[in-house]
Amino acid sequence: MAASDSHADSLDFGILHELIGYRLRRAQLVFFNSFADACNDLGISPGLFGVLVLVKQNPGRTQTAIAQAMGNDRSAMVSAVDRLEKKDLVERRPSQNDRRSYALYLTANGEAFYDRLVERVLQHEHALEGVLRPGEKDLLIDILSRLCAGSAKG
Amino acid sequence: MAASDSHADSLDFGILHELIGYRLRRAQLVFFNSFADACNDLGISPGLFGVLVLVKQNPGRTQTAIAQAMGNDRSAMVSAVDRLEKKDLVERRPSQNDRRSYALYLTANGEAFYDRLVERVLQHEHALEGVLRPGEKDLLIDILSRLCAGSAKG
DNA sequence: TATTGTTATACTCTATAACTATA
DNA sequence: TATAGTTATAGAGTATAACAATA
Repeated sequence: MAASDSHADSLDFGILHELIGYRLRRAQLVFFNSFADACNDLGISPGLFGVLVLVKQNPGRTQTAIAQAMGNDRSAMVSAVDRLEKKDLVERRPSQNDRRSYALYLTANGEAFYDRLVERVLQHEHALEGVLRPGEKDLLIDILSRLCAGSAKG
Repeated sequence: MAASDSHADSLDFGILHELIGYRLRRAQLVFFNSFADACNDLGISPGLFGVLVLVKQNPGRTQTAIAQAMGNDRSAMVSAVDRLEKKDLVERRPSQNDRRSYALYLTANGEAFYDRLVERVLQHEHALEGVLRPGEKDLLIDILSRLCAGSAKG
């Protein structure tokens, strides 16, 4: 390759590198791809993992409640729960009070799977924490949570 | 609403709230939606903004070079540049050395538009920085850039 | 042989609107 | 009337594979 190749050297990112939005996007993409590498064989995406955790921690809630907690539309929950049901991880039980809705629970298989999955996710998380200095993780999470809370979304 | 409504109280997020990956995803979503609110009338998404900045800072580069800098496949650049060309912001000029490729430049209109756009984006950025304490922005960007650099992607 | 731009294609994620059965 | 789950649909965003022109 000659030095005159227009794609050989790195580009000037200008303002991009000083924008939180851009840095967030890149970092989130890194985490997303890394999560996929870590959990693809289990068939679990970050979104499905979120559903599993919320159902595990809040058994008996409706699809709509889970969707709201995740910040998604309830229509997006249908295929998510479908997939988790097909994998025998989550179960739709008829709600007792309200015959319109389902109560979501982990299956017995889902409970066991959950432990293995969390272990895998924590491994993945720790691997990426390697570049952080002591105390920076808590600070990072604190900052990110403030950025989320600061949005006038409701 | 009765206190027994299963969707009335907030859910337990368990491990999610301590996972950098989850916090990144939520924060990035907040920024994305906020960016859209700020720039929708200009017809510019975060992705298109990235292309504009890179072309502005690196005039004459090829689509492939821009795509690589953004971490995207070059096929994704086609419709992006198409849209920017339709808006008279970016121009494909035949490359002098290599007749396979185009050299990308901002149009005269694109240059003027760019200044207005950057002003808007900085406004949006400053609004979201409101929840940060002095020095936290630089630290946040430093941490995020380390998280990106730490990924074995190449 | 390898690369650029392109097209076709597909897959994920997500949102909206409308339907049904309930409430 | 309003709500829960569902369906159909559509729009981004992104990726792969293959092609023509060119290197």
